[in-house]
Amino acid sequence: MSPASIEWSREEEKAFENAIAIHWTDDSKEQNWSKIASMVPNKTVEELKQHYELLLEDVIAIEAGKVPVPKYVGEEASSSSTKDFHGSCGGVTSTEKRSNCGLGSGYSGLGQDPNGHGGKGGGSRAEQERRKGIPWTEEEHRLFLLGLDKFGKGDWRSISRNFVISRTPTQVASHAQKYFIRLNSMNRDRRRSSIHDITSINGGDPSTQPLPITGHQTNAAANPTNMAAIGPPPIKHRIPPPNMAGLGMYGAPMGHPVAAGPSHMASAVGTPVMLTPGHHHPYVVPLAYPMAPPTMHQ
DNA sequence: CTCCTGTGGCTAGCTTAATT
DNA sequence: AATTAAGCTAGCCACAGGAG
Repeated sequence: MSPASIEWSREEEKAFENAIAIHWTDDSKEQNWSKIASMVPNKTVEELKQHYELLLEDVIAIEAGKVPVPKYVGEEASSSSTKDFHGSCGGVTSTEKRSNCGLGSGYSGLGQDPNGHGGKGGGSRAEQERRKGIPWTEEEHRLFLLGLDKFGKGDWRSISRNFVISRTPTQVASHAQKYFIRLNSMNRDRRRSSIHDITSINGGDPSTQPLPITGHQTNAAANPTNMAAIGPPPIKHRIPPPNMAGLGMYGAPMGHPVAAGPSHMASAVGTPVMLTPGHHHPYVVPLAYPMAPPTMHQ
């Protein structure tokens, strides 16, 4: 991203997102920025504004297609070349590694029988891969969040068509299902990292925000299939991320509906809010990122 | 004491059936 | 037809226990 983002810790990002969720209004006034700043330790109003601008740029870049999107087609993703379109697996969280580096490309080469009910004669290699599924990348997840913001919960078809074009509506719906389940269980202890921990398109900048994940790898070195786990530093696993208890990092207690946020900024995530039909306010805004202009990919 | 292996928990992604 | 809910399979990881 940009140099400024490096100075932001994960905690600060979350605090910022929470503050935005609470204090942001359509016409962001100076007093609102002051309130937001009061909730983000070690950050000035100017820094917050600057950070906001950076986020805005990110979203615009994504919307404009500057962020590469995988070219594999839906579930037929043809094995090896499908993942790692970010180009590098270094310096990312283990979750991302699993998504983009480890499993993504690894699936095609395992040569196992993933069917479970098919046996060896069950199907072709391609079919096995199809059944196996392609892990969602962070980029896809962020696009999903963008689409969720724009179309709201339920319109998986539009999200699939306009945002996560590499996934079918069914896949998007399935992903969303797991996503919300995860959000609703955020207050539990013993959480392992997941791609679903990313609740905003900026929240997972791998270069600046290593997730407090399990990175420990007792078996990784010995297990060829665990190559992806070798990378990250051995952070003790099952350490609950900060701000997780009860309230969580999402600005509101899980399961508590939150009114749809301002049109441009986040209110909360993980607390689905039912919108009136035809209302395209972000029902659940994936945390603090600005609403992108209505540009479509296709 | 160190290393290796087995086991259980957790998560991701998918399919299918049920529902709207 | 689209969405949701339930269930299944597979992979990753940490931990416990045994072998050296």
